[in-house]
Amino acid sequence: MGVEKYPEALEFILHWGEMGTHWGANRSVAQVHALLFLSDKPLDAEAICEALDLARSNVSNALKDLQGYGIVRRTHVSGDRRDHFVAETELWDLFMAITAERKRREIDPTIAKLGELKQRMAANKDLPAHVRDRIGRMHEFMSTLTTWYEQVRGLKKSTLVSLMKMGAKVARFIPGGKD
Amino acid sequence: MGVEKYPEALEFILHWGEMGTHWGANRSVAQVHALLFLSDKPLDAEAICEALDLARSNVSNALKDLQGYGIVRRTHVSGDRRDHFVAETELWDLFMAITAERKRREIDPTIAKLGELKQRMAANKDLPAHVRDRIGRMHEFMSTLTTWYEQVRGLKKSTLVSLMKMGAKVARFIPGGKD
DNA sequence: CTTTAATTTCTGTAAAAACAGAAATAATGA
DNA sequence: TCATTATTTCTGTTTTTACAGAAATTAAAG
Repeated sequence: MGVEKYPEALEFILHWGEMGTHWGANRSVAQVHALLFLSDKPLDAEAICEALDLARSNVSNALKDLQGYGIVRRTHVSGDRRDHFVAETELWDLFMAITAERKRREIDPTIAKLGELKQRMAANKDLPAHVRDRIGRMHEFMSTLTTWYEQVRGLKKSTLVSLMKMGAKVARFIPGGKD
Repeated sequence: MGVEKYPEALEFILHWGEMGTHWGANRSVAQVHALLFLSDKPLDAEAICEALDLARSNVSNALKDLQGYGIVRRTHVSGDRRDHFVAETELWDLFMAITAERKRREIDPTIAKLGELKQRMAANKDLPAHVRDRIGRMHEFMSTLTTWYEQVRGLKKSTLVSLMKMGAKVARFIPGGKD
């Protein structure tokens, strides 16, 4: 029996599906993820179709998407020639994978474009200074943020967890940062 | 003359509009924001319509949206009875306003739902343990993250900037976190 | 190599979102 | 208060995205 038969599990799946549309995925992708996340065993595509009442092709695309995010992976079940799928259940890894992929899709292209515009603006003499300034500062700001992100992301999980637990207390280490 | 006449400014606006669709806004909203961001003077709705070739109603809704995010505000230009609008240009404040609003729209409802499910699952005895576990842990995880966010968000800007500049060096303050 | 099953890609349809224009409301000034 | 102008809300259309079903491809087993 699939987890989707339990009311709370189903409600989780449906909620996840709705929120998914606000998270840059579509309903089907998010529902498939939720189902796999709650399942304690690998599921094949056909089982997912039946559990969620989705077309086979739709599930196929959703699985491809989720694998693109790195939060679902194919696995093999012995004695079964079909592909099976499992979701990342370690929440920290899930979070890291999602942020990394969203940065790649949603931030990196903009930084690249702003860098390009900066180049071209340097040559264009009749461009108002404030336009050059604002685009330039936006580029710097986003670059700084992502540099910080890349650095922090490289820390080991236990360090990050400790930092999180400290919360605002990290400010103690900054001169004049005691608030 | 409006900034949208400069090729680099226009390209910025168009790019911002496209990316906006990946950032939870629609093209019009993001374009209006980009235009105001680059403008050095308040613009009225009609001027925005002409600059971006959008319908008046569309601009009206975009402005409402942007004010909802807290990144655009109405302002008054003396001798003109029309509303005028300006965008937040301080990038740090812009970033903070956007993250706060996205959290409110995209995270808080899910935490609330997970909390509710947790309650109900406690009573439901035939629910598989791993389902209860995973939903429960997801709730904890998201709560922990947002608590951390709320705390750090409360620090003053200068402290946050210092922390950002430190990057991975914050790990120095964590026992055994020197990587 | 051939047959069969599994998976993906393609194409048309359905659903959702964005948008324009019109109508209604609200605000300002005479 | 009335007339005028600005703004928002509503309604229908267009565009985009999601999705189902069919066709094509790929992979496995005999």
